[in-house]
Amino acid sequence: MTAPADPLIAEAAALIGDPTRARMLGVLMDGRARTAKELASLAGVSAPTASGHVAKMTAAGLVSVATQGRHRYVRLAGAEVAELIERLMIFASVARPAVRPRTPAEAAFRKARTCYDHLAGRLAVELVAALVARDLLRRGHDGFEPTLAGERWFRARGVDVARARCSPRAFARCCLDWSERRDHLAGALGAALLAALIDGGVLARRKDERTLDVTTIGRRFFAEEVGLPDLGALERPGVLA
Amino acid sequence: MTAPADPLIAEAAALIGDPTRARMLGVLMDGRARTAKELASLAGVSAPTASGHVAKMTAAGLVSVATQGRHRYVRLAGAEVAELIERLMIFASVARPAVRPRTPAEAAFRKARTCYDHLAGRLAVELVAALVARDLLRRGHDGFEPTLAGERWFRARGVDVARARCSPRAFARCCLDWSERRDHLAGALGAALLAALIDGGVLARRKDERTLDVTTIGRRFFAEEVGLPDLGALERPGVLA
DNA sequence: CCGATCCTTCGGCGGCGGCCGAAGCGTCGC
DNA sequence: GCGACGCTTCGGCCGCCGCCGAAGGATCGG
Repeated sequence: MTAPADPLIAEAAALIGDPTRARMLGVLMDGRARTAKELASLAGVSAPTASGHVAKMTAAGLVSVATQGRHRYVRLAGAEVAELIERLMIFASVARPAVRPRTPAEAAFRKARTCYDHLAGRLAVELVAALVARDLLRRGHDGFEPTLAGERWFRARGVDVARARCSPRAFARCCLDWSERRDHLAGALGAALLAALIDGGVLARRKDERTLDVTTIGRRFFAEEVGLPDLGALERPGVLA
Repeated sequence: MTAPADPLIAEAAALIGDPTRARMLGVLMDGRARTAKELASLAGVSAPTASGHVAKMTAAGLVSVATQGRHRYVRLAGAEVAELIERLMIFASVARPAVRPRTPAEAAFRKARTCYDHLAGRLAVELVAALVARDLLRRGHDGFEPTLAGERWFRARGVDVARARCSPRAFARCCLDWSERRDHLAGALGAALLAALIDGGVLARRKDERTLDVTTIGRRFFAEEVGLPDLGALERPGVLA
C-alpha cells in the first residue's frame, strides 16, 4: 500500500494551493479571527468568492467559523494547521532561497511575529535559548518543560502555568521556526506567554499583520528580565552571542 | 505585509494538491529513487503524464532527478519535502479522524515504516524512548545528541557517527511522527541508523511500499540490544510500558 | 548500424474550479 | 417594521490544467 492518506493530503494541499486561499490563510496565521468580509478585502476578492473559499476550508477542517450575530468570524482550525503552513514556508525558503533584497518589513517580520497564537521569529528563538541557558526551561519528553524556578518566572510575568498545563492541547511543544530553523516555544504555554507579553505591553500587534513590535517597555523587559540587551542586533543576520 | 512567501507556499501546495502527484510523492516517501516509468505505473497514469508531473515538481524543488543512461531516477529533493508531507498527513489525520477499521496493512504501516531516509512509526518512537531512558541519547540544543556511551552503542551497530556528524545536513534532528505524534530520530544520524538496521538484517524493506518488516534477527535485536521485548504489542493501540 | 527501451514534446480534448454580479436570507439598528 | 448590512446561493463565463495518443530525440544491446 502507498501512504493510506494520499487522497486526504492531496485534498488539503489543493485547498492551500489556491493563491487566494493561501493569502487568506496567511492573514489568519496571526491567530486572530476575521470576518468573512475582512478576509475578502485582505485577499483581494469579492465577498461571494471569499464565502465559497471559507466554506471549503471549513469543510476540510482548515479553518473554523463562529457565528456571532450577523458576523461570521473565521479563524485557523488549530495548531496543526499553523504548523503545516509554517512547514510550507520552510520548504519554500529552502527551495527558492530569497534572491530579493531584504526589506525593512521583512526584517521586522523575521525578528518577531506571531505563529498562530505564540511568538515566533528570532526573538522567540533567542528567548527560548536564554530561558534554557538560565535553567528556567528544559527540553523534555516531548517539547519543553519549565523547571521549578521557571514556573516562578512564568508566573511572575503573568502566565498561568497551571491553567496551561491542564489545557486540552499540548502543554509546551516545540515548533520549528520558519526563518530561524530552530525551535521556539509553542503549545498552551507558548500561547499564554504571548498573551501575557502583549497584555504587559512588551510586544504590540500590528493591524492586519503577523509582525510584532517590541515596545520601549519591551526593550527593558528583554534586557533586564531575559538577558537580551541588544534587540537591534536581532534584525541583522548572523548569530547572536 | 502578509507572509512574504504566500505565493510560494501556494505554488508548492498546488503541486502537492494534485492527486496523481500526491500519489507519486507518497511512493517517493520511502526515500528510494524511482524511474519515471515506475512512477507512472505506480501512480496509474501514462508515461507522458508522469513526465510532465516530474518536470513540474523538479522545477519547484519537490523532487530531484538524476539521469543515468536512458533512465531518469526521481527522488524527493530533501528532508524538508518529506517533513512537509508528514505534516500534511498529521493534519489530515486530525481533520478527518480515521473512521474506517484499521487494516492489517495499516497496522504494519503504523508500526514501522520509512520516513524519507529514516525510521518512523511506533517502533521508531519507542526506540528513541528506550535510547533516552538508557542515557544513550539526549535531547539537545536542536534535536538529539548521543552521549559518549551512545556513540559507542551506535558505532557497535555499524553506524558511522563521525561521518554523520560532518554531513552537510542536520546531524540528529527530531521529526514528528505522523501516527504517534511523538518525535523520532531524523537527520544524518537517523538515516545512518536506518541504513545500518537494514544492512544488518534487522529490518526489511517491502517492494513499492514504505512499510518495514521486523525480521527474526530484528526481534532478537530489539529485545536484547534495545530492551523492547514485545514487538507484537506495537501493533496494538495504546501506550507501551 | 537497427531495433528496443526510456523518456520527452506536441496537439487536442474535456472537465474542474475560480471569479463575479444579481438575487435571496438572516440579523441588527432605528 | 423597514432599511442597512453581512453573508450566502445561484448562474454563467472563462481559463487553467490534467490526461492521453502520436511522434520525436536519446541511449543501450547486439
